[in-house]
Amino acid sequence: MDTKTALLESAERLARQRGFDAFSYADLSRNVGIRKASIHHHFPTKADLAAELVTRYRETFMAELSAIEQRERTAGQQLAAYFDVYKSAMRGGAQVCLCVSFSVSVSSFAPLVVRQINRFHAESLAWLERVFERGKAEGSIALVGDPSEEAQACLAVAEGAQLIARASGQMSDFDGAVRVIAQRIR
Amino acid sequence: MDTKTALLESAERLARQRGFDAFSYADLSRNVGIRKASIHHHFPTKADLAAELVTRYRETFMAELSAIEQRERTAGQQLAAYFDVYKSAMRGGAQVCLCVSFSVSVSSFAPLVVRQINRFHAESLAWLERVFERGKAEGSIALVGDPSEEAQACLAVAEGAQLIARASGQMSDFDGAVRVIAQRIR
DNA sequence: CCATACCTACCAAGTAGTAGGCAGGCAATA
DNA sequence: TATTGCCTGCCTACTACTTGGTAGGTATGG
Repeated sequence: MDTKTALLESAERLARQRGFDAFSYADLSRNVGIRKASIHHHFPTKADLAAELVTRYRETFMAELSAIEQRERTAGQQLAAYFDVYKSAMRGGAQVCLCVSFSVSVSSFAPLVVRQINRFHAESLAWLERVFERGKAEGSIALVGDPSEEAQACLAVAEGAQLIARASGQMSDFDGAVRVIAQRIR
Repeated sequence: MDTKTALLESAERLARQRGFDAFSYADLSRNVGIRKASIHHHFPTKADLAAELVTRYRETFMAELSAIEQRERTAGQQLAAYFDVYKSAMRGGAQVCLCVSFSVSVSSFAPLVVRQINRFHAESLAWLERVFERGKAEGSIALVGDPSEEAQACLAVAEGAQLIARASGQMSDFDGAVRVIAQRIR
């Protein structure tokens, strides 16, 4: 892996574990094994790092959702896979979604970063809305009301469930919060 | 208001706006109008401040839920009031629940603080479970499945909805995420 | 030859926290 | 009543350390 990617990976893990304000270039330096000053060669300011982090995260995440859409047959299975993405990304309750972490400290970010977070939410909602629409049509998700509203609730549940599981460190809390929706998959 | 309370109020607002790691004793000093060093007289370390903050927050919040339980007649109206507490506490999308903010950076807190956060979640769940149980019995909330699972989903929705609304700065996003549940109130 | 990627050695500003002093209130005591 | 002494709450002045960031140099490979 090239150094820049290694820095991004390390920064993403730290941001998702502790929050963006709670890690420093010194931490990255230790993790990646280059001097602190050298990091500025790849990311001149920490704001630059934040921007690249959130953009990369959104792109990767949306690529995963696209892959799910092609891989899984029914909308119900797609929804189950959506929850699984978050679940495995949480590493057993040790971290949360980058956008969850960034949302809290949104006021310390540049507009560009905030826009990426909102775009993440918007694209997630659009994907989920499609899923609920198909799930309703084909019957692979039970009790579907308005797909748009279902999508909004589902995104909120997924993000909130992460917070609760992060606090307790127990993935069973994530499962518990998601169950009411997951049970509707046929 | 006495100085200690003023410090707690200011710290709570800053923590909920930016996160606990993103404000300093210097910020409190400016807001409250005493010297930075004097803050250590009230809170020897920032960890002490975190502990008092989260304890006070949990107690205040639970007192509000008790008040709702006594004030509102039906379980449905109690649930509506629950969402309203969060809504008005968000100050138009400028901040989130303290425990939402703290959950992200849980790894930088002492066990005592983490325990308070989990207790907040546990007590919220217990309260919500009672509400869904009564709502099911009296018919003031429609389509109630297992009250415990409903409660877990509802807490997750409330917390997740805050994150999304915080990122966009629009309270309509909170309303949108909560709607699927709120619509079930009869 | 020159760009890339790294280095050492800094810097100014900000971080939590400490040491020690001082003013005023309050309460026990002479 | 006057005096003593302690406690609370704040102050100035400081420390040790970390923060993001800069300046300028060097090695290496196309």
